[in-house]
Amino acid sequence: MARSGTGGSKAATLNDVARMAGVSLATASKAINGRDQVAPATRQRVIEAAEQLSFTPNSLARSLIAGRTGTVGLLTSDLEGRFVIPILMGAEDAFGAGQINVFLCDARGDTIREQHHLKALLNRRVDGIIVVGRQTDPRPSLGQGLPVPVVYAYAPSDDPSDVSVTPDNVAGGRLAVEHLLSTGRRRIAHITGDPEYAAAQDRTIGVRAALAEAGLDLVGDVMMSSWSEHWGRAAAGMLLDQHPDVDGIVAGSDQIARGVIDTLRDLGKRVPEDVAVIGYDNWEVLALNSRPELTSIDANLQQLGRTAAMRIFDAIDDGEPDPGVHHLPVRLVIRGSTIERR
Amino acid sequence: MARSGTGGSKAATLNDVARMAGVSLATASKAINGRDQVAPATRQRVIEAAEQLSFTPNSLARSLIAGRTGTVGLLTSDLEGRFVIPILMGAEDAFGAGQINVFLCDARGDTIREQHHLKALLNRRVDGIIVVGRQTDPRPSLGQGLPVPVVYAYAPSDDPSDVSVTPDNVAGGRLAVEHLLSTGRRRIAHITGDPEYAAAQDRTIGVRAALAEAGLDLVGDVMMSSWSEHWGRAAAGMLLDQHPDVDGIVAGSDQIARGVIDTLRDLGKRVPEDVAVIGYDNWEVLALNSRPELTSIDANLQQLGRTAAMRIFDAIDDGEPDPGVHHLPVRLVIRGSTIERR
DNA sequence: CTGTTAGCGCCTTCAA
DNA sequence: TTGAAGGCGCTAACAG
Repeated sequence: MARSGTGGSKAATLNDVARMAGVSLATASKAINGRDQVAPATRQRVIEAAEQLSFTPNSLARSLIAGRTGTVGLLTSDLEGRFVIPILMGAEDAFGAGQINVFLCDARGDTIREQHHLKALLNRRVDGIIVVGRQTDPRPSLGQGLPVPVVYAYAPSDDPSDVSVTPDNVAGGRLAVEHLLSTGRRRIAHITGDPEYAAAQDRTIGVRAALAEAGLDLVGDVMMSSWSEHWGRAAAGMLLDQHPDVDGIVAGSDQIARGVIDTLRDLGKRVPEDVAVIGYDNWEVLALNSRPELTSIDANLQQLGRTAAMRIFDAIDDGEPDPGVHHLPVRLVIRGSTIERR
Repeated sequence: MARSGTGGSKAATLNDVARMAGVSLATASKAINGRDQVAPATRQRVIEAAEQLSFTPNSLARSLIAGRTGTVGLLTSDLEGRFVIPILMGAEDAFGAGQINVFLCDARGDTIREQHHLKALLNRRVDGIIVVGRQTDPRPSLGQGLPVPVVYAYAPSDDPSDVSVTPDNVAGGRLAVEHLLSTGRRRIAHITGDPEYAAAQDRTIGVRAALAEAGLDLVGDVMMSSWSEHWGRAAAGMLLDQHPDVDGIVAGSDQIARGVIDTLRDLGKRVPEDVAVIGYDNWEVLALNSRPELTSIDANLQQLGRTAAMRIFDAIDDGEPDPGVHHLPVRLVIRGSTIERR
């Protein structure tokens, strides 16, 4: 009786199928793989035998011959970070469509473990590797000598001869300000997260640039501290204290935006009538449950994952790397925190 | 010049190493794998040659011989769901420690795609499969005939002869009530999510049981609707309207709890002095940014992932399935929403 | 159309 | 202590 787990007899091999169908190994192979040098009747017999034995071709053997495994490694530094998940999804999706399977490796921010995983991936002869970082700050390159193409996603490599894809945070900052301007705001402030993050710096650059182009200045200084709701609340309090006439706030993250909105309500300011607030990340759990719902910048991370996958595809086939850091477009998602409901 | 991507000459094979070291293939193999029938000097020479050529043993060839690949499949129905991620992390971690690599497959809730991925995993000769669902409701079994052990995590299989691990939601409900009771609350209400979810039902059972044991009744009916902050706000409004004397609320999720707390503040109720609120999931982004921070039930999902991995390990080695649904313990995390800060 | 032969890269007897 | 030979499961030339 075939118990589930370690079920009795081993998996059927092509040899078994051939014998059962009364043909040679080679013929069975051709029949199964749809080669056209085989009589219809024979093919039919082989296929039936295969079904009978519930034959499954052994990918290992195939890969050994082909020199390609149809697998790629997804090397992440931190699965916990919520930015890597959509990227993973996008990549897995793109590869899945191309009959490629994905090895998931989480280095947990540890270089040793990363090296260890890298080695394992190479032993397994993956056809390519995507390295997904948790921040947009550049990270150390895995090096140039690797036998397979590598693409860095989200966190670009610090070596310009590597291929990297990362969201365009400067454009995101611009987009946020341009949107606020388009709703008639003129006294705009910027509250954002940890200044150690490139994301904070880049978005700020975009914010400043867009304001400058409109001939405006930021209201107060950029307020930078942490990516939390707590900071959003505190900063908004200080801001309104010093500049009660502010009419638009660009928050560096949706969490900060939530905090900002909380404080504004506490202070009796209406959003968006008195002050418009725009977040960043379009993290739906936060954005959709906010009162009012949060306008935000979406970094298209799933798309970014797909793009990384495509670049690996190309590198595997053509071998045309196109090195450098590629900044991918971001997207404005408009909700009630910047535009009044009618 | 060895360009990064599809770098020049192919990877070195054991044959190359043997030739360079001036020994036979067999001897090289023994030397590299630490077999003891080889002279120290010879071994040294082989190892040096291997390093020179940066030789990497081809896992495919090894697996072909060994009949085990040292890989497992992680078949998830929905990567987006935030519950699968910690489970993934736990499993990946446990396997990583055992030199096993993980194939990640996201079926996106589609049965066809799931079958497709399953087939691919079997072709690749994974040694085992973990199926991770996004809800705790039972899901269809993959079937009994599979040639490798399967463990279902979070969403148990509907076939009791399969092995499943899932959090103990009934115990979670109990735990929440017992905690509120221990802080002196007696008029306890329960606001939870979608009644279609087993999670909502099971937690409610636990809540009722714990109250009954204390000789108490729930204040009002269980309020079930959706897992959102919006619902938490609305429900709390209705509840306080009908039962202004309530002094403890068990929320079915942290999101609901956040909504509840929001409304309580709007109504001028102090948390936890007037009303204690406990959430569920211990989703830190929400729990830690709440005012006050949220007491919650943590389902130990990472541990659950590890457990699933362990069971696969065991099944691969021993072949002792121990079928049935195993309910894993949950954990209370106490914060400011149920206990006053001193 | 079908079968025979030679590997893919590696490990493991078994002789020498 | 070393090497030659067989085979893991499959495919891709070749002959028949």
